[in-house]
Amino acid sequence: MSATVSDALSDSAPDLSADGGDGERAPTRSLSVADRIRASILSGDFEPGARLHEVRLSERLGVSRTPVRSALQSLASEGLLEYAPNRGYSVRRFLTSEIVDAYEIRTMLESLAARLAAERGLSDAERAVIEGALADGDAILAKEELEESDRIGYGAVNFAFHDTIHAASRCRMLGDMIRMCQSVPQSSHRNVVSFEYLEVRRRHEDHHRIYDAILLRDAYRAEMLMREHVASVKTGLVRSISGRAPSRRR
Amino acid sequence: MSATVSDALSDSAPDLSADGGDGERAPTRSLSVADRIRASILSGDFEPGARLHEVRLSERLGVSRTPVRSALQSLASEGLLEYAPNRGYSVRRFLTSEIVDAYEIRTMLESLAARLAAERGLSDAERAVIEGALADGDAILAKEELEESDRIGYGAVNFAFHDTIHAASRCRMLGDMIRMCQSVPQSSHRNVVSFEYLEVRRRHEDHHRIYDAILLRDAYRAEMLMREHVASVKTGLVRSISGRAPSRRR
DNA sequence: GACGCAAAAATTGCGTACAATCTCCGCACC
DNA sequence: GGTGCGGAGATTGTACGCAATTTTTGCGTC
Repeated sequence: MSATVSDALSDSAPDLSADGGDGERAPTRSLSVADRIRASILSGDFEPGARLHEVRLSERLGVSRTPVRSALQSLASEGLLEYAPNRGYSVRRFLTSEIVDAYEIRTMLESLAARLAAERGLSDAERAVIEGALADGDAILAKEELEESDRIGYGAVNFAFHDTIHAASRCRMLGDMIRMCQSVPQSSHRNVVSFEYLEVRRRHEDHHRIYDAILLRDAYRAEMLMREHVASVKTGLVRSISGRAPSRRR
Repeated sequence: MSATVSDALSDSAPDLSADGGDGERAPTRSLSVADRIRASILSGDFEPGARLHEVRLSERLGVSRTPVRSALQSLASEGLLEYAPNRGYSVRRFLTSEIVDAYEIRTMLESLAARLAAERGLSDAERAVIEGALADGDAILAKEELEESDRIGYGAVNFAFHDTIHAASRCRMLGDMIRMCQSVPQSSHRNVVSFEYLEVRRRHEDHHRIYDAILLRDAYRAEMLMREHVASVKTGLVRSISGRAPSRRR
């Protein structure tokens, strides 16, 4: 299931020119290549710090160096790669401190998004999406235990909730920046964020309250609730990191 | 004085290959071209919405399309240009609402930077830079009137102060994002920010207090002072915009 | 055996030609 | 007269070859 991504970069000469199965196809090779390399990096196909050679990538992806270079530049500006002139691109290493810092930034940005959403109000469609997400979350949490499918389901609910608030902030730059924070590999273990029942339940209650505050146009409360909401996720992350690896150095 | 930038894009076939005067030279043409196009955009050589043709730019800059394409892609990821597949790049139009929103975001990010700087402490060098900036500001404000040279001087002081705090936050992503907020053309009138004596004096007093809070490691106070500091600049901007042009629409 | 230096190999930067796509204009047709 | 269609021109996307730079390799010397 998750192998499709890796296969793209395997040695089995993938044919990119043919519309490979997926109905959606990127308008240009550069964008398509960027998507595929991004997916490979996020799924951990490359070691952090590994250099990405243009020719090798272009051979594996079955395109020339030009779109590969373009894609690498895009990924570098997204923060996934490092670039050094005349030395090329390498997979960025994320210190755990950088991962935590990204949550710190995201806390500020998401709380601003919530405040702006409260100030500017929600469209009918946005209200519908959020209410749907809240209802779905309620349903998942109705039984008092979470299975694997529930965690995937709640992940989608969580995404819909936050993403809609970003949209409701009516501020493109804000959404872009939050996306950058999220593209930071959330620690080497993917999504360490706890999925314990009580934690998820508490976070879902936060969602309800945040939505209430936004509906009531209570900008200050929406901001503070969202700030605490994201900050608590950060705290959980820090706890789980320092729990497994006592890397308490600076 | 400010013509050097525009000249780079004039018709007088500039020679880029020769090391033209400036001691500093970018390591690659792509980076150098990006700098020159960025400067041209920020100095208003292109209308907002104007399309940037690759061949024309490459002819004017005396390089091939390859580094131009690379530079355009960089500038698009910085948020200065819009990109549409198969349609190229155009100068991004900034609504006044987007300019105000950029200040809103910057308020959150700078206040976070101040908090982190307070939590993590300043290096000796950083303390020296900030104390120098504060002393220089005191000197400029000693006489109770501001001339043109003073405004330029205070601009440098202001930059040094904020930039050092960004560095002291020990968080690269934060600095990058703040830079993005600042690269938004600050309304079509460049730097509308008031330079009235009393306003500058007040802002300089803010700097003193923020530095005190950081020295005392009072993270909460540093954050709140910085938040109010940047927010007040935003307010001044909004006032000056709505003062000249009553564009109170949505 | 360690270090410095030069030549060779590998890799990225850039220029250019060609292909794919979009835009615009003219013309037939409704 | 308005609309849809088709082709020429313009513009961007891609491939490929060569130049410039970096990295590696090998040798000679200390």
